[in-house]
Amino acid sequence: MVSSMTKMTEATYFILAALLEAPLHGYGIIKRAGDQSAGRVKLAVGTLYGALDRLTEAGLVVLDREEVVDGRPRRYYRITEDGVVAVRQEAVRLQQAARVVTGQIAVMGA
Amino acid sequence: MVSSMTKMTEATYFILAALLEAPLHGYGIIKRAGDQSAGRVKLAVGTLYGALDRLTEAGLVVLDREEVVDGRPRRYYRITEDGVVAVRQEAVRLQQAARVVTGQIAVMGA
DNA sequence: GGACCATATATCGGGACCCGATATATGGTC
DNA sequence: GACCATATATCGGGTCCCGATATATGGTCC
Repeated sequence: MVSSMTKMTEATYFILAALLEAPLHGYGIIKRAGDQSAGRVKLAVGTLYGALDRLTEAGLVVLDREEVVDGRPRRYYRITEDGVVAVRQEAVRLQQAARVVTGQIAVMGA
Repeated sequence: MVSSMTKMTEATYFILAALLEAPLHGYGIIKRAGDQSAGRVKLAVGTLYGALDRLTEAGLVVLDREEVVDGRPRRYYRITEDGVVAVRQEAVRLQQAARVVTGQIAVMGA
């Protein structure tokens, strides 16, 4: 159980974000990431499956269930509690990074 | 003259952000990036000089001037207009990415 | 019937990039 | 003299992205 990923890549972030609402299978994650980013994020399949393996190993996602639809297998992944925490922390980091350039710093945490 | 970098790395982003106010030399960039991010970003020297070379080649920064202080050379880098545009675009992207998780989507552009 | 595309998973290899280690040099502190 | 901050530069290992490729099904189009 890897507690904290110091650095999260963009692909990893959007994969976790795509899973926040409900478990999805690989192809569904790619499409949802594209939708959520207004088409800006296009996850390559090579990126996705490698990242899913790493996320599973890190305990941020787990294999939810497997289905077979029309002979094609569907493997659904689910985000874990650790994954939710991680993706929210990353969202805060992204927002703070954006503010460095945007100008409204107004740090209130510490 | 590389018009648009589709993808900007975090190190690149903080280097450009550090140069927004005034030209700085390498070591100054490292310190300023650390300050601006409240100590979260620690640029390694190997990262810095490689990134500066790439940014220079891309036309986002230029060598401003060279000074010699106490026998130690100081090489100041300056952000270009293209660099300013690029880092501001990236800030918007980061903010939008953060909002995917934060929840307040409210997309207004298109 | 055949071409093509969307869906769906998986692997491989090239390339980009981060980053610690290492090297070199100066001046101040202990 | 040892050590540290300043300052630049390079090299090599490792991580990760991503296009190409492979395999398989079912629908659309001609």
